[in-house]
Amino acid sequence: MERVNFIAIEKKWQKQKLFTNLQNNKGPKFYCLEMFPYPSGKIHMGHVRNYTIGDVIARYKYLNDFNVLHPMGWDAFGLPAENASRINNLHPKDWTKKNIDTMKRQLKLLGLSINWDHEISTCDKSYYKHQQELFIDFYNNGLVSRKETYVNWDPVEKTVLANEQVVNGRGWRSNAIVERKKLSQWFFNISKFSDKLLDDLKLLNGWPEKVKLMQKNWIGKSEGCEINFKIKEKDEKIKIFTTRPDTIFGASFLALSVDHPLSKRFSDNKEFKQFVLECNKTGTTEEALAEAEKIGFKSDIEVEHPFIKNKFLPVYFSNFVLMDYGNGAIFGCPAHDQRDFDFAKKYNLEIIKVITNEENDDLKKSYTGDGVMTNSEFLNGLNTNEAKKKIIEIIKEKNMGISRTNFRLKDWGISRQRYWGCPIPMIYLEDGTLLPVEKSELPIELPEDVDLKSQGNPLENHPTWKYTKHLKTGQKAIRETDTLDTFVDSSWYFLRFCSPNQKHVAFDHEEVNSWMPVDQYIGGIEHAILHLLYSRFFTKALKHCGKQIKFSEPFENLFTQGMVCHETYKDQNSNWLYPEEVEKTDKNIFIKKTDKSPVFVGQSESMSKSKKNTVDPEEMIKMYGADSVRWFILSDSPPEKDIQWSYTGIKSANKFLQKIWDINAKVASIKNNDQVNKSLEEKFKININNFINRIDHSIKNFKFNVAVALFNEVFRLIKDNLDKGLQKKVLIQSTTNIMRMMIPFTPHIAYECLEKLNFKGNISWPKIEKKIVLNEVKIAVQINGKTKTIIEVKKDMDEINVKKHIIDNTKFAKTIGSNEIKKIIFVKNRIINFLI
RNA sequence: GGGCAAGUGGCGGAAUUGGUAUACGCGCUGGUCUUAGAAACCAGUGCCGCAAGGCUUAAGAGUUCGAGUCUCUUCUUGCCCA
Repeated sequence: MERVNFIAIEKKWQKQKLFTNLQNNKGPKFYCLEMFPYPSGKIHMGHVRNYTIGDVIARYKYLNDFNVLHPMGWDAFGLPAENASRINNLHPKDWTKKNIDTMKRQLKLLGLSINWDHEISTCDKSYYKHQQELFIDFYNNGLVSRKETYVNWDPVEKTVLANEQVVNGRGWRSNAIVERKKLSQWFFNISKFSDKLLDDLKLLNGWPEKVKLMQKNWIGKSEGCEINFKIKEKDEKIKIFTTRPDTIFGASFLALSVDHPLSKRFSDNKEFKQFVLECNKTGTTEEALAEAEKIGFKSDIEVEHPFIKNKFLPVYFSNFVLMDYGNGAIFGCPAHDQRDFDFAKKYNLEIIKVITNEENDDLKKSYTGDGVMTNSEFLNGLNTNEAKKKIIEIIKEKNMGISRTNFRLKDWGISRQRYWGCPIPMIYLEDGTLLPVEKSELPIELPEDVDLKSQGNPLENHPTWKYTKHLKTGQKAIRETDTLDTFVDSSWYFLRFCSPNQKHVAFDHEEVNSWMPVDQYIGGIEHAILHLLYSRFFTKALKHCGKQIKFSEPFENLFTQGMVCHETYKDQNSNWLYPEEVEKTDKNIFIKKTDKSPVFVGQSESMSKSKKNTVDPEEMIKMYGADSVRWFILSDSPPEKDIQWSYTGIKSANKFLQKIWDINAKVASIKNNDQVNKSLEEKFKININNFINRIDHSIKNFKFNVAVALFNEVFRLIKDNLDKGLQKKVLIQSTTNIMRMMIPFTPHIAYECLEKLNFKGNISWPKIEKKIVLNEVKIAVQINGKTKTIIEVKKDMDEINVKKHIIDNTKFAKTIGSNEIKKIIFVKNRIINFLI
């Protein structure tokens, strides 16, 4: 038996055009896109899974005569490059370039059908030049603003942290307690599109419901109203926003954000100042706000209750109301909101129940559900929804406020005080005027000589970079030293892929309109909200700026794949160990290879460098070949679920490929048969046809693990029929058909096998014929719905004949005994059910 | 606390959508070949039972001739939002 030389076969086929370009310029277009990687060093198994799934789709479509665009690029800006540069003394640019080279080489080893002519890298000035242009377009069209907001401030690093860089309220690197700090930041006005982003989710029929729901919750549309509360004995009003106007009769206080305009009155108050400092210690995330203790500062202001004469409510400043939600002011109804309840308990405020229900008779916590109104004068007896409608009507009628929609979605903060990102193309003149740079000056390039070792913003600290002149007037000016959030880079890369070498514009309209939208987008569920929402926003924003694009959603179909998991190992000193540092004894106990000490086996978790539970794809390719790795990663679990890396699994994948190689060789060298077994041959042909049908169906539905199981079965069928007297041409044709279907999964060995079978002509997908029912079918015989036996009868036999056939079956007659048959339920070619 | 998923052998998981539950793979057991091991190949493998047979899709009820699949209740796990 010949051992397959996987490496040689893979090398040979990776030189072919089929491994770098699936564009045939004839059939209907198909844009297959996987989320592009961050060049962190080497590829990991998560990449292998993502890109293998994409490759199956791309090749499947290509073999079905589609004109397939399957590009790849690099999400190459970002903080890790700066961190690595500090450790290795390597410039972020060089570090990134090195990683890209490595990962590109590794991706090629996998035999992916990527068209590298379309490669882009977001850190190339040829890419970010256009991004700066788009920024200016957005700016000129009112989609960019500069606002003061709170940021997570690391007092040790003296820098702004992203939410995910705050771990348990501390800076991820410095471990210092993160503070809230007000800074002027750049924003994209994504909230202008809140309604559109919500409504257009309806268009996304090819997206998982789960992802759409997550986006819907994130946008968080809530209907409510504004109510004006008159300040006691003054002609001033405080405007609040609420989604629960129905609970107005349960109001017992007003809570204002410390940034509310009214706070200025207390700017000289020492206690208030102390209180503001206290509030700023709380982080800015919703979670942090929810978990923080609710604290308040009681002002000397009181307001009139709008519907109850001579009732006055105290006004507090508090830490759980934010200026950017509603109007930075709410009314508190402790009986029906948990935060208000906590607050009322702490400050001994009135708790008035206005919705009846059994659960909160004792008022131990708030009740936030629906119910029937009580203690609410003219609202009494109405249910929550009716009460809401009625109170809003009355508020409008009496000019006390207006109905209003509020969104949870906030504008997108895009400023980063970092070096390794796209510079924001804005300048400040000496008189403070803010201007975009002239497009002719683009790109605004990053300086190469930069000090990354000091604290603070590297561009700000650069001795000369920020000093410039206004092109038109020659006035002195200072550059913006913030760079763009890397999510901006990934919000339009799929457009750039359509015309990656365009020098003058970000993208060629014709190319973009012919390839977009992406027909199949594939990536991790972790991007369900931000990246996908930002990309959707960009598409709409570009249209808003007058770009001639004909689609309003970028991704027609979305598939989110699961993670690759592996057990975790720790030694006696609680240090993480790599799988290759661990071995299993004959007694199935895990020990450390070096000193044979015991190893603690932890849960299987998503592969991550920090827990060392990783497997290096390149090592696996070297040992088993790329096809084996691809085959395993597709085989064990459905692609949307997590998969366990398994060493026995990869071995069995390798064994399977060796097996089909042997079967293929036998088919190729088979001698023609004089005595043909016609009936067996007919049955074989029908079976093969049905496998082709089912495999095609599985691939279409992303059930690659099922397709793998079917391939296992169908090759066994071929093997079992090698010496049964079938015609050579039938065996060759069947094997050829099945082998063509292997191409998307294991392209190298599949093409090699086809070559060995002397398969010439256009390699395309086999024709899908309807499933054919064999001449002999197995039907289940049931008594009272329980299956008793299975019989084989001629196809399409009718009820009477099936019954007759069964009566001849002694075993059955015995089972049925002397009971009377009351009724027979018969489904042709499937079941017969006797009711006795 | 709210919302959404999902619970099938020792394990990963199938079930063409209400019609033969446990496909396929791993593991395990036995065998062949080897001085031995590894590899490879062959056979067996849901549970109880010597067998006939009975029981099984988290638990319980319901609809149906027939339920892993549909409905309700409960429990458990995961994800998202708080």
